[in-house]
Amino acid sequence: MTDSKNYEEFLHQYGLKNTRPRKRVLEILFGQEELLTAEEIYQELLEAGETVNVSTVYRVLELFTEKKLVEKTFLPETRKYAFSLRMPGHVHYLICIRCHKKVDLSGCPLSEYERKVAANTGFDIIGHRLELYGLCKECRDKDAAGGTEQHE
Amino acid sequence: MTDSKNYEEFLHQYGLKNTRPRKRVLEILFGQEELLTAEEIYQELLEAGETVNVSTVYRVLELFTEKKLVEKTFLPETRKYAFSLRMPGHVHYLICIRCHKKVDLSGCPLSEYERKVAANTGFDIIGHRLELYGLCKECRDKDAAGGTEQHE
DNA sequence: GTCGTTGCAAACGGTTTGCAAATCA
DNA sequence: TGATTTGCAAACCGTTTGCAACGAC
Repeated sequence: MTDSKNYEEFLHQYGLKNTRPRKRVLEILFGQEELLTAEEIYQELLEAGETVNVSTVYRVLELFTEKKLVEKTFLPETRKYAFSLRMPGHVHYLICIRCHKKVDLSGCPLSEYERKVAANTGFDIIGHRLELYGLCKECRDKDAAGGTEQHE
Repeated sequence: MTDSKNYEEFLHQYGLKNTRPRKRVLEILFGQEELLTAEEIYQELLEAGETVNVSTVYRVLELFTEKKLVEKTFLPETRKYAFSLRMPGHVHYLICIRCHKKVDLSGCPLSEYERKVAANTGFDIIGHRLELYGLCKECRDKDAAGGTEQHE
């Protein structure tokens, strides 16, 4: 899954031409579990020695988003968009407020709720957005270590 | 609730000085059920004959947000922030994608879900954000009228 | 060869900021 | 009067766009 050929196939499956910037952006998204902003992706490309333009990165990400290949998420704290590969079933996230790690949650408790709300309000519900915020285990442990001066 | 004196009391209760811009912004927020962007609030002020500056509107809204007097919501479609009076219990919204009307939903289906997720992931869940998107009855009716060429 | 894609640089637009003048308590 | 708040204009910054050159197929 990590060699260039597979990214080409991947792009092809989504009806997209194989270009150098697209493969590289895809490569970064595959290698990263967390949300990445356009700027971060651009920086990683530069560090990898790529000569690519910011606007190209934005255009590629926009294209990927349109084709449902990636998901675009707004991060309120920094007022930026972040991107991540869109895997089937990844609809709900748990986001650590400290390290921004994103955890996928399978299963959705809202379908029944949506039905109820639709009935009560007369709305056609066409979608929802659910984010849970919290501290992941690692960050919580660091907190505990620092706060109470436990060993290390 | 509509005369100037009450806005002054309101501001005072939140520990804020009474200034003309603040009272006027508050007045607009009280008179509007829907989400308003900073720009929209600014425009309403101009139309009402106020001589106020955009940056003042932003500063007032930021202050109100800090003091939990209003709630700041990001509208993904237009990439703008919108504001509304923060009333106790208004935690979940139903938002019409067409006219941006906001409907408050009482009751939250997520507490139990949060507990389950916390147990499964090891996160401390400290909050969530839930938005349902859809078409309100009015907009849906307009759609139907336009789309199928019904009377009118 | 043709059309889509990229690089470049400039624009865009919502929001923020520095500073001096005005205003509130 | 002394601390805050406002107006103004300019900056900011993430993102978008027009256009000419480039590259995929």
